[in-house]
Amino acid sequence: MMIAAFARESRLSVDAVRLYVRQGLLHPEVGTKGGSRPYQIFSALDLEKARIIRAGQALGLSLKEIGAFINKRAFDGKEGDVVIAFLAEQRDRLAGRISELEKLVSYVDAKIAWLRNPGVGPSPPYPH
Amino acid sequence: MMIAAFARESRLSVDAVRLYVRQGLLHPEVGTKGGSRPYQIFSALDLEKARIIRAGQALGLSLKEIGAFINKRAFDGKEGDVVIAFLAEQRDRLAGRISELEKLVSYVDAKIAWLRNPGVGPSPPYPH
DNA sequence: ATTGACTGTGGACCATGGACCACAGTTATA
DNA sequence: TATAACTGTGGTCCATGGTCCACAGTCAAT
Repeated sequence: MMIAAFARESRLSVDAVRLYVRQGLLHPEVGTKGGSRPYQIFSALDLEKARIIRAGQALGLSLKEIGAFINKRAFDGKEGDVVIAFLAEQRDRLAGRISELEKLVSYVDAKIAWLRNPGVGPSPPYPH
Repeated sequence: MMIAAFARESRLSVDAVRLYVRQGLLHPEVGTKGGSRPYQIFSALDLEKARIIRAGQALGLSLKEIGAFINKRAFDGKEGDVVIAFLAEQRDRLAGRISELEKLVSYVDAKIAWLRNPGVGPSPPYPH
């Protein structure tokens, strides 16, 4: 599919897609159409990568980091060990973030409880 | 405490602290020292806010959003209902993020398992 | 053949979240 | 009193992650 369709399906802007291509996060094929400036052809695999990109962003990774992740290419199953180690590391980072967020949720919950039950005890401290 | 001590204790840079003050995330008192450009005096409450700021950033909130959060001021316990609603909303956003991240962890785990057990079945799809 | 939609390239521009710098006033210490 | 260290202000600069625009080539439908 060409860039407009790809952007629509991945819910990215055409400009963003082009940026990702320039940054090496996506590697569309060079199609036959377009003459001197051949059109880029995106695949279903690129759609999956787009999902990864958005997930990574929600996670606070930079495009560079996401590119590193994507280009380790757990997608084709080659060079297993390196990829596995890399993924395991990312997994642990995610798990760490989750526990941070859970602390924050507990904090907000405590704050809410404290507000609902006026003036009982001190304002709950944010977990150090 | 003055800005350098505050920066040290909150593990922020002096520049970052000044930025947060300009953006309205921190509201140090105007001290008596400093003459025509009075020095800012930071409190223990500001230290707590600094922790909130860093948590919010790790979470991907913008300074503006963090400022809105901080300035709803669940900290002093005034205007309960509005604050509670606001906090509850933030709490839900956090919970949503957590579940996103959990999906991502599952995905990575599945990917790892798939890589370890070579070629068994298709590469796990990223959860739509 | 013309028109309109799509494409790539290149560049300008933007907001965010800072770092860094010069300058001048202030303070503390010696 | 001189000096170093700290302070605020105002400004520039930077990377990141885009948007937007003009331009020209290409394609598809009429």
